[in-house]
Amino acid sequence: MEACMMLRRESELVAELHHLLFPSPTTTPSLATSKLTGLCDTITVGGECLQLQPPGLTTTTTVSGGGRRRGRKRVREYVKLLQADDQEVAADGAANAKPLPCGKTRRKQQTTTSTLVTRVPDFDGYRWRKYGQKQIEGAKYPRSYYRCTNSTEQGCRAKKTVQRNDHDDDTNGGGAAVYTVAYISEHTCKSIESVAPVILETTVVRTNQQPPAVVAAGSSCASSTGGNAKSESPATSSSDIIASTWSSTSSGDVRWPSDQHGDYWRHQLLAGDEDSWDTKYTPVTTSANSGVLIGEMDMTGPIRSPVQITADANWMDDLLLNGLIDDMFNGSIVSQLSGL
DNA sequence: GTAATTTGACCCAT
DNA sequence: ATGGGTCAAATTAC
Repeated sequence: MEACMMLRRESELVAELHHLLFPSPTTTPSLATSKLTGLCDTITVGGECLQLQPPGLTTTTTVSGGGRRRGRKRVREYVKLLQADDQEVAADGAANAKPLPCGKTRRKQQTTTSTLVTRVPDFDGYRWRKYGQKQIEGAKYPRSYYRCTNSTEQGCRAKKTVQRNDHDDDTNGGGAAVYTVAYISEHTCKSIESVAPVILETTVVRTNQQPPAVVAAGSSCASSTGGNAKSESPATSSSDIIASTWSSTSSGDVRWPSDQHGDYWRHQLLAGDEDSWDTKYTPVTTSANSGVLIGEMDMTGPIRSPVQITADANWMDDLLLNGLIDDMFNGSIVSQLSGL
């Protein structure tokens, strides 16, 4: 009975993670708030900071109201690329305005920024092209900038930044790096391939060693000044981790980051009741990594998503409908794949 | 040959 | 002046 409840809890979390990473265009702030309860510390919508308790996973979704300020050159490029947004972008350029406090005065051209902390920074199912890397002041490791590979062909606006956290788990003996991934804007592209992935492992760790990270309203609101990467700082300071590893249902179509194998972690349910559930990372091996556990992902290579999925990414719903999630959590799929 | 990555320079906001 | 984000030529990988 308890195990059943825990499995259901994890299914809910996976679904919520999916909603977080691939929000539907029709998602309303109120819906997002309700869907993410228990996942996020805070949600900033239109400049208002909502505190959610208790914090489960360190995932902060920010819907900024002001849009990102751009220079005249960038504005012109966007007029070309994003004809649908020409009026809003032109307004941006014409305004050339000073920053708006908490995005309270500008509401057009909303950008959605989702930040999560993960051990597997490339599990989101999209292909990304790296276009820059920057050493951030105070950060131990450089931040990498990626845009969707469909940005040129289809004008997809999705971007993400990946930065290895300073406080990685070296002290825990695991040696697994932890990355902060900030997703900026939503995908407007349509992925060519649509292979539904099978989730090998989905692990959620909630550490109890420190009180729930309370993100100051001021710092969260600051992200609304433009939805820039600075908004990820609250999540970076947390110890909560989301880690997921994806694979594909069709053998041979699995795309791992070049020269990398990713991390595999077998989830173990440790707690009894639904409110105090917890999981534990345990390294596992699969056919994908030939029995060699790579403790740390090489971030110098290209970031590619393990699988190609459609932009609307309804595969999770399919998985839920087909009961594959339960199989996944029972380890049957992992066992099957491991035996291949 | 094509695609992706690297990396110094540049732009812009603060 | 400084820091973050992006560009684009050069380089590398497939």
